[in-house]
Amino acid sequence: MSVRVRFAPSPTGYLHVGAARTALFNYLFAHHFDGTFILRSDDTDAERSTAAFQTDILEHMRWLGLAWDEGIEVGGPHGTYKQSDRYDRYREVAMQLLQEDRAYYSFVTPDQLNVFKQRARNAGTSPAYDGTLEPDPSQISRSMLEGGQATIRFRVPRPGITHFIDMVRGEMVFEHAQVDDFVIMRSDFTPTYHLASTVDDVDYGITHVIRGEDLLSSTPKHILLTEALGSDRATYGHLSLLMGPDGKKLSKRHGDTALSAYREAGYVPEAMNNYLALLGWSPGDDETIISVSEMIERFDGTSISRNPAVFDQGKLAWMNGVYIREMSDDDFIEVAQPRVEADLGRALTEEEIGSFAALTPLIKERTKLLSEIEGQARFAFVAPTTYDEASWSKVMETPEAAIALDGATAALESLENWSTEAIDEALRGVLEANEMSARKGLQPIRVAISGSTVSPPLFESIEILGKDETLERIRRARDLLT
RNA sequence: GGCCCCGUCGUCUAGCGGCCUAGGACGCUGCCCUCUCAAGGCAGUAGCGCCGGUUCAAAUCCGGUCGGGGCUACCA
Repeated sequence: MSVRVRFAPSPTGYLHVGAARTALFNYLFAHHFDGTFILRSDDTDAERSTAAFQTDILEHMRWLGLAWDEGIEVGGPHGTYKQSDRYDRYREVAMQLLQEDRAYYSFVTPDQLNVFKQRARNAGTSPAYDGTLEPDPSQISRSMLEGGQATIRFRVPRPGITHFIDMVRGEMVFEHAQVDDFVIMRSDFTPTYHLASTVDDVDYGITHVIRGEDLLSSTPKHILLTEALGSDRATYGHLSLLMGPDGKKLSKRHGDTALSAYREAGYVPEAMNNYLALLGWSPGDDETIISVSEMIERFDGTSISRNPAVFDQGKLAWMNGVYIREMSDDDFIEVAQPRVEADLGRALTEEEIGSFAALTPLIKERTKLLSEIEGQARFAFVAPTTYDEASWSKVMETPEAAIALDGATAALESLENWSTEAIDEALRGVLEANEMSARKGLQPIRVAISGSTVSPPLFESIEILGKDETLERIRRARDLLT
């Protein structure tokens, strides 16, 4: 039987890093076994589901490159892959379960349930609802059923035990005394997650359910339902949760969790996938940088870590830098140029495009986040109007500043061959003549042309800027010296 | 409270009874390289939560304990 896995986010929020990791693992697992990766929308929560979140999820799945073989928008043999389009099916299943007495109309009120649970808590026993608060079936009147207050609950067999082998955790045993008679249909006759998700997994022929650990305790419910439907259970695998630096479940208050935020901050999808893959999975050797295709080759569902992982932005950033440095210059320019143009508020001219190409290798290796590019490149297209304050006071308010600037002007003015090598030689000549260290003598020039003590390499930068512009910038800075 | 999961450097992890004086990566520190910043090279830093048990031998197996997390909705 071929592998069929699904990623089934509910559109009640944007795609976040934890969900993205779950999606990735499903994707890798499917591809490793030449199976099918399905994207489904578990949108049974009408209150909180929005089209905007749905769009965000699809957009960022695509951004990551996690293409799905079946599912939302791409279609397949099972309709739209949106649960909100399948309410008839869930109702049909619910009615069938009712008929078979595997489910029952429940009249317990939230208040009653609270009392029930609190009492169990006080008594130190299981708080799972076992149906004991329901009226005798003979006393259920038509008006009660039509009052719109009844939910439908699954009748969990008691006593009983559900036992399964979790892909990542091994043998799991749940006593039914710990499992609620859970609601499968709300009082408004809409299905709950447990029902819809399980029915879909059955109907879609899902073989492996790989999801977050938060659903681990719900698994007995899903297995019980599946078997009540007369179907074979899937294999389940529960991934540990992602944590914030404080060890708590990762959430907004830890900073960015939305994929969109990472995308906007200048992370590349390759780095995101690589980092996410290593959060809870190990390729087996000491490999750290690993491509998606290598992951597919090695990801067989084993070697998944059971312990929760802290999401470390620092390491992600490092990895992002690795991927950016590995980009070809052309690829880099493709993503970088639009950023630079947006920063400038105009398109680059032919000549400037040439300058930027020359600058590319210099800034590429200095970029961790794509969003840093424009700041690094700006000096090449617009002269500094202000100078970084700390930089200025550090190198311009020194006795060497004027000497260095004047020396540079003289040396560069007479320079015929405007090349990095020639500029290097000319400027070093100035240093020598004035017995200045490169550190002292070159920094004022750097600040004059870039506005800061931190910039791409000086000689290359000067070559790219051109003679006139360079001399002009040095002169302007020189005029500001007291 | 009940049930469940988890526990190796600060972080992600390798480790599946002897190969471990515990390996790699990020971070951090120092040095080298060097026109700044990066990148790179080298070196260093730091860990098996604790207590018992099994065994000739335990990070690895067992029990307990402590700590962290999840679930406990007509959310998913």
